[in-house]
Amino acid sequence: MAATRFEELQQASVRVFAESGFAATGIREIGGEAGLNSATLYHYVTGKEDLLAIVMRTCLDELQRAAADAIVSSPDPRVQLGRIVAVHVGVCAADPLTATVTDYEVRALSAAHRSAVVDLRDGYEALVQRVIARGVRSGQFDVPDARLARLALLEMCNGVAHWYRPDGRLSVPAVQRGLVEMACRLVGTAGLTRAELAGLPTPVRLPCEPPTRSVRRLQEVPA
Amino acid sequence: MAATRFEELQQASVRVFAESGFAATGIREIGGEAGLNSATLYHYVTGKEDLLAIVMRTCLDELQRAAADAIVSSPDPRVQLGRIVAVHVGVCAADPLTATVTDYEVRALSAAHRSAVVDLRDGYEALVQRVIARGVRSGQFDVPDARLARLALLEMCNGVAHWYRPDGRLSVPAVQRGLVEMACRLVGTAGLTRAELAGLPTPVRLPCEPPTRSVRRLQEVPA
Amino acid sequence: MAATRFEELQQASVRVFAESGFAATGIREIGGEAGLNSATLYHYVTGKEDLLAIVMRTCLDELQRAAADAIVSSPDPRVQLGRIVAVHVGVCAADPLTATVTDYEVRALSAAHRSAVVDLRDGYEALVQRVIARGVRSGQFDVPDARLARLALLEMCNGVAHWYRPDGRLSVPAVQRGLVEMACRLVGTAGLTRAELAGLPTPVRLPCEPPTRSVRRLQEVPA
Amino acid sequence: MAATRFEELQQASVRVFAESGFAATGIREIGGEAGLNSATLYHYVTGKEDLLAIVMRTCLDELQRAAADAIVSSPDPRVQLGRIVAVHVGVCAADPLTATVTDYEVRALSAAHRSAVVDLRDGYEALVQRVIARGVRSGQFDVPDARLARLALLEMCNGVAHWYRPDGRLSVPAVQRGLVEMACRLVGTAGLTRAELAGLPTPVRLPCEPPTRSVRRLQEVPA
DNA sequence: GATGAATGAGGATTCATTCAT
DNA sequence: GATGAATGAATCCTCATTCAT
Repeated sequence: MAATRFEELQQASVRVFAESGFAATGIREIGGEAGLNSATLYHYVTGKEDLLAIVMRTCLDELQRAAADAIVSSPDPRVQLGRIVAVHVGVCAADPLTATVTDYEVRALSAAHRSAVVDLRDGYEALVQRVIARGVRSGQFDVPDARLARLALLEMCNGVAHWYRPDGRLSVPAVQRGLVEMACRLVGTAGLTRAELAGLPTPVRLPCEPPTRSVRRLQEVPA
Repeated sequence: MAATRFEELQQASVRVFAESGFAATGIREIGGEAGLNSATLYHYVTGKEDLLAIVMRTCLDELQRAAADAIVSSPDPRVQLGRIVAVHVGVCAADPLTATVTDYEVRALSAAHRSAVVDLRDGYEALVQRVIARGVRSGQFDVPDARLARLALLEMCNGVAHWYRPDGRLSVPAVQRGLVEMACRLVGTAGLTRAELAGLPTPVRLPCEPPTRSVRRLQEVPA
Repeated sequence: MAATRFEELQQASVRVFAESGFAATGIREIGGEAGLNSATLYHYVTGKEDLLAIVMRTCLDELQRAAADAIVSSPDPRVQLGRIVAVHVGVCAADPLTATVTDYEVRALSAAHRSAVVDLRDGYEALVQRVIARGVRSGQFDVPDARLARLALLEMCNGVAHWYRPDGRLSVPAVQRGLVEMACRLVGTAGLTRAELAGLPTPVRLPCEPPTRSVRRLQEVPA
Repeated sequence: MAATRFEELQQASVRVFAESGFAATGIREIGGEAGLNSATLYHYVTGKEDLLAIVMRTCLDELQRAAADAIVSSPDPRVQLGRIVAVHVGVCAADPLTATVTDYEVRALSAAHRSAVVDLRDGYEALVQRVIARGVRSGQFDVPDARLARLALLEMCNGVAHWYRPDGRLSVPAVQRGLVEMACRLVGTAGLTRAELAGLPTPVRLPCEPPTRSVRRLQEVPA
């Protein structure tokens, strides 16, 4: 339950990368956030970029894995799309900082790491595209342009990571339900019933996602 | 018609900021892209951040101005929302690099510049929020959660800047129409007629938006 | 006559490399020795290794060029060997620090630079080997083992750089004459007459060789 | 017969120091070469420099001891010089890596260690100088300059360490005989007879000298 | 306007060494 | 004996910025 040193380091890096961006973040800030001397950091990781690559891989792997899992229960494109959206939003809401970093920092990766990450992301996008295409072919979906729909839909889902805060007004399930509904409207199909969404696992907090810092911390008394 | 030296500089900076991010971009790269020595650059601008601030101000001013203009012709929330989306998408599609930089690099600004930019952005978002609220009150819109709808809607619109390329498959008006339709579905209202969208000016290419580098360039014959 | 900034930098680097070795010398020490901020150094040179490569190239080029020049006047292996030794010793005595660095620091070069330098050095050694072989074939030289003779001879010549100091007991020509005589003895042939050594240019001080710092400096009064 | 752990460590350090130089070699590389964790190394030695000092002391002690032993059998300067050369070459050929490190890395030592090493080396050189001087005085030697002769002679002998490889073309005794002959020529005296060289012990491989890595290793069968 | 030269501050990373286990 | 973790100091190098020309 307690995070290992290595996980704490990942969480620290996600925190600072999400706040300031990869390029603007110094190795010393990462270390500081993790309570580690900047040199010690190199015992756990080969360099700054390694940290970023680990985080992005973790996030994209989870997204792909969870999405694949979510669509085995039904072949219906409407149900599949809704469940994919729920999963995607779940990851973005349960791991908003990780997802933000994953979304923003692809360009910071060196060629070698980048291509691996881009492949993962492209694979996921292709999956969504295929589901939409099947919905269109079956007549269940009604969209002006299938590609445009996919782009809009994914931006909407990714966007969750940019504004969702775990200690905010809405719970993760509430956001998931809201976005599933809107996604269905986007492609001109009926929203999912509670039963159709059933069985989706609660979105996991990834090991690299820093725990929400309780606001009360600020009220604690210093020495 | 030809861009001034100062505009070329802004365009160069937008190009490199969009590609590599503000923090990862050196002053020399900006200069190089603009055909200027890095020292010369300081004749036009007070520093690297100044360049960023100018770009962001230009973009947000245009967005707010154009959105305000777009809604004077009709008090109907449905029409207003559709026209705002058309304007927003227009800016993102006509100036994708500028809009991307504006969206991504707020955190790169120093406190002084940042608050000005954040105020502009918040003002715009509040405008959208009010239109949605009025549509809900009037019964024209049907949304599960008004704030959630605004967040999703704006992410969808902003997202256009991330993927739209002027030399791509879709024209700017096509993307505008597509997103207006999807936005209306999102808030559960009917799409706009051609007449209701009429009178919107063609989105301008901002002076800081670099011209699309024609692919034909590659085929031009060297000496 | 005055050394350019770039030459001063080379001289500074030769001075410190000769004293402490390439790996043990910091970029700041080089800069300090040249009266330059360590960052300024990068206006003249791409990096620390570049400085070393320039020095080594200069030295080996000069050695090869001067040796080739020295042997065109006579086809006699005895005369050729004597003149090569004179040239080699001349370079080592006129540029002792440069020659020392060139001799010691091959291993500090990266693969790319190293192979170029090794090729130059091997070419020179092959030239010497051929002259010896011709002397043996003609019966003028009498050596137990031709390769062994070359190795011993070249070590003896290179060694001059290790101990010769321009402000020492012996003049450059005196050292040249002494080593030519010993080299001839080594290969069992008669020493060269003054006429046979005539026409050799005075060894040049290479642009990278730092001028001898007058010993009197040490006696100057500090504050 | 098997080397102790401590000796293996010395050998490892000699191997890497000879290859990359003291300053360019990390403590971890030494450890790696010896199969030891870098921290474990500190159980055997007080630090990196200690390792270097031990090696140099070992080498210079052996050289001085063996040279002193070699000249007790005859007071004749010609015989003494020849036997000293044989001993010196023997050390350089039997322990080429150790001798190379000893020759190159004096400058890497801190003041305390350095003066001890320099004293040893100076003592040895003075011994050689005295023998030459006696040969000159007795009329057996004929040299243009006694100091120059010593310098050339010692460079030639030290040089053996730079090029001799135990698995090469020549045996240690062959190199010894060759260099003794050349040394005698250098000082203008007759070479030594077999009898005059008799009684010299076979040069020892010092405990710090790494064994030649058998080429056969490459042919060993993997699993 | 334009630029080559210059620099202090800071970048990521490696270093030899220590120490608790 | 042995080692993983830890660190302060130092490494080379790049940065945005200034200024004399």
